[in-house]
Amino acid sequence: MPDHDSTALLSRQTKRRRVDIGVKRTVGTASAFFAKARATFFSAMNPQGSEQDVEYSVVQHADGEKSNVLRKLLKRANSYEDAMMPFPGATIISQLLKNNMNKNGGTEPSFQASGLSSTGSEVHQEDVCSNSSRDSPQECLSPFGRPTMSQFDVDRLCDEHLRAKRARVENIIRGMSHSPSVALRGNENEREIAPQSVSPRESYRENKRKQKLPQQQQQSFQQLVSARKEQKREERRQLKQQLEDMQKQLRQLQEKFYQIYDSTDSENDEDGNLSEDSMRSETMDARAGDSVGRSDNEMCELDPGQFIDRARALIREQEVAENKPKREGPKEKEQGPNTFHPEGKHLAETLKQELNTAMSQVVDTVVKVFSSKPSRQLPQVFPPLQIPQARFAVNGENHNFHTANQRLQCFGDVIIPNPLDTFGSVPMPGATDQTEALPLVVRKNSSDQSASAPPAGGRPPTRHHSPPESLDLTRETTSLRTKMSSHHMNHHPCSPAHPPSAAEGLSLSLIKSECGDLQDMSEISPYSGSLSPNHLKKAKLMFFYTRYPSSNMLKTYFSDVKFNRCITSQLIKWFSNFREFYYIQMEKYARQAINDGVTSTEELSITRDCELYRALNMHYNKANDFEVPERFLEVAQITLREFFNAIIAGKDVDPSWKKAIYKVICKLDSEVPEIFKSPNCLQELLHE
DNA sequence: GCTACCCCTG
DNA sequence: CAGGGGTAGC
Repeated sequence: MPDHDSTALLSRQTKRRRVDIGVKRTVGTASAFFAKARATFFSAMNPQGSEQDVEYSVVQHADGEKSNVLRKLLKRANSYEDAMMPFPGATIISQLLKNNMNKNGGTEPSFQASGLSSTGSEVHQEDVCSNSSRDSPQECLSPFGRPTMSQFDVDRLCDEHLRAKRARVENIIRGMSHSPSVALRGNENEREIAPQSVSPRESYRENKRKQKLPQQQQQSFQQLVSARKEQKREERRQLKQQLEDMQKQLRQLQEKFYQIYDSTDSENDEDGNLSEDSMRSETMDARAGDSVGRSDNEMCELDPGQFIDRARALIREQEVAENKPKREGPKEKEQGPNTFHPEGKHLAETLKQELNTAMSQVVDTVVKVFSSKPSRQLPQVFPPLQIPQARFAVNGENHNFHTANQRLQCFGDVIIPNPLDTFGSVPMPGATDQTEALPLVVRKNSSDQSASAPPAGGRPPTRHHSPPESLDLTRETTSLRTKMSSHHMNHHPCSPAHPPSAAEGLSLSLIKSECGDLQDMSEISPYSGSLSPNHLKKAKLMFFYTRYPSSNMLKTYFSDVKFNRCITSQLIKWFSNFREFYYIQMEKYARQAINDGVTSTEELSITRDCELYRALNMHYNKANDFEVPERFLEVAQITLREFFNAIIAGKDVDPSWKKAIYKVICKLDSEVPEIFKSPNCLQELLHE
């Protein structure tokens, strides 16, 4: 029995292990029946494997089904041994014993057969079976079959042989008519509580059988019936006692509940009644479900110890269930504002206060966290506010914009001084501009911001008080833009490996440019690794000698520049742009000559007076402070004639018709004077 | 795949 | 003049 009690509390896996242990432990004490059943079980589970293997597999891998089967067998064996133990759930035990005995067959092999075949009452038997169960005759046996097998009954039956057996059968039948019919009415929980309702037909049959019984059998039958009734009464009494105890507990809890909340209104009474009613019904359900209403299979699953544990667990569940609604009741009532009790109101107020306090704390915490990182968070939260100033400074076009673009002036005036006010009262002049420039500022690192911050962080409007010379900078603006673009090309996209130095370089160039130090770029040069406007000018002058400079040549002639991929690309791009303009002009004048009626290339010549030359000179030598080499005039004339001939020949229909011209022109590059190799070549050249 | 170049747009 | 897309050669 202790084994069974503990087994009910163990987990499934533990059960498996215990099952295995139980197998070995109970082998010695089990009856031959169990040994046989065990062998049968194992052979059924694994017909090919040895017994040891099967046991191992059961322990290690047996699923719930296997363990259940094994457990059933064990329980049956043990319950068979413990069958005579007085026990409140005797009906369950009886049923288990009935099943064991019936399925065991060999225990009392002649029980059924003799009882049915020798009495000549097959008709009655079959009739009963047909009414109680459609299953095998064994199923017709009453759950009370086992208690009838007390020593007294057995002795009597042994003496009276056939008639006694008949009496037992009749007793079983009788018992079935009084006890809940497991086979047919397993789920009718009310049956145990409500008075037994016997159908007229059954009652008639019963009476009919009673009349047929001999007096002796009537006597023994009456004894058995009375014993059965006594047992049933005891069972019912105990269940009733349980119910009363639980109701008592419920009342106590209800009293406590009302004491706490001083409930006086009827609504709460209704709640209490409801919960009590529900509890009562649940109690009944639990009781009926455990003792009566369980299905046959479930009953077979439960051994006596498990049954007790199950009942206790259900009682505990009931207790929990009846406690729950009471504790949750007031909380639910708080949701209805008009149904507050004084204490409920107080509780509600307290809860509200607590919620407010908690919310306040949360808000404070969030604000605290937010304000504790102003340097990091605020710039990211309000990035657009620094866009205008940064954009102007970085692009170097702030002067022009400040004089020409009133909208951007508004940005400088309004937004920059107090960024936080922007979100308050100051209207936004152009939100689109802000969002457009936003990525530029966000991408900048702290050093960039510090570089651009001085004009912005302080008082941007002071730039409208800048010296006049800084406002009108047509030439300087171009130079500055070139310088900026040089920095941009050099540092921003092309030097990701050195962001700090890039930022420093950019900052330095910005400061220099804003100081108006633009006249003497040669003093600023070399720009340690960057291209200056003078570099651009120098490149333009070099174009007069070479249209297709190699990268090595560029490195040679721009020795003051720290070359990298970006510098090289930028220089190449410069010359590409030079050529582009050059060829455009050539094509343009070639077509113009054709339109003017020129028929021969002989008529095409380039002099320093011609329009084409002026255009080219204006583009590459705007200041006209450099004497264009004569060779460039020759090459330009050759190029113009190439275009003229190609267009005359109609080669311009080919999309790549210019490639042939490029091929020719690229061979006409001449040597660039050595003086261009000097970093100060511009000074030397322009001073001449 | 990288590079240079052309072509186009802004 | 810068920048981007497309393309061809290496």
